[in-house]
Amino acid sequence: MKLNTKSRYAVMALADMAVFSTSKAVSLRDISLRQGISLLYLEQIFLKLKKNNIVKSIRGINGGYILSKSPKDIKISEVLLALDQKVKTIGCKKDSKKSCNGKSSKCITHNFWDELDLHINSFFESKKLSDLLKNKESRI
Amino acid sequence: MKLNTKSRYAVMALADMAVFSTSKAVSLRDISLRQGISLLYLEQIFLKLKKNNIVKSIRGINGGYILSKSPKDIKISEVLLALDQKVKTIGCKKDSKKSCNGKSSKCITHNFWDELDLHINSFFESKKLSDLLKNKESRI
DNA sequence: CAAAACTTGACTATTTTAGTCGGGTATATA
DNA sequence: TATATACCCGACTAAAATAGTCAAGTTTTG
Ligand code: FES
Ligand code: FES
Repeated sequence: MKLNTKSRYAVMALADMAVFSTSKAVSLRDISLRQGISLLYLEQIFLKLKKNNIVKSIRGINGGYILSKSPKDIKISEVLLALDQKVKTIGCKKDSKKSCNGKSSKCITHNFWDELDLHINSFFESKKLSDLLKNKESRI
Repeated sequence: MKLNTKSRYAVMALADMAVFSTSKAVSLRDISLRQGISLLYLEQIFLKLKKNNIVKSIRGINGGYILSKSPKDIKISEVLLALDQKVKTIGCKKDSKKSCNGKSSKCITHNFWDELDLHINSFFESKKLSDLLKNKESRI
């Protein structure tokens, strides 16, 4: 029951950007150094973030990435979606008629996992990148 | 972001038992047939459920397993715990001083994952085996 | 005693994960 | 205009986790 490292690093890198600079481009090299994430891995991650319009890139010397939107408008769910990190605790294919064990009707636990997925997804929907920045004290 | 099949099958098998018989022993063979789960795999799963006192075994012919408690007293969190399925979306070791990226202090996202873990675990804490049995209609 | 059913540890093929590598392209600035 | 910096992108791979299987039992009832 884990998120993959790509998703975790994506969130971490975006949080780093939000803390460090919302206006100037931030280079992956800097993020890599500050957060201790492999530069090569970050490149892979940011490619997806860019495709999903969460960041914009600026090429060339002094280039880097900037957030496409304000941190308070970036939902964590968007970020996870960009990394293909689906929350799918359910065993069966969502659309298919087949159940998770090959039978023809939905299994006895199907609705439960569905409910769980909803519960988790609503958490990610409700959280914004900006929520990560305010620390303990700001949470009432 | 998935549970492993062992956990899913464990919940499914227990739900099957709860539906089918709360008094008489249910053989794994029957569960296997009804739910379409490999018998050999079920054996492995029930060993753990037994060790964690969620089911009791009755050996010999006509033997099988019975639930140790009433379905409304079996929390899903117990079941997952029995299968070593921890909800740990966090990257670092919970107790260690090291952060997920090898730095000495907690990373910028640590509290967020912590909150997520709590959110998911409280779901599993709140749900009982009996909750799986009542279908759609019973949920207001 | 024989068959049904639980007990247990070890073993393995497959899949997923967590990256790395190589070879680009664009652009600011000296 | 050379060059260094930084993004771009697909392909590749070692290692770990997963999902099961297998073998060889033991216990109990009919
Ligand atoms: S989880 Fe959908 S049929 Fe079992
Ligand atoms: S998740 Fe705990 S330090 Fe990063």
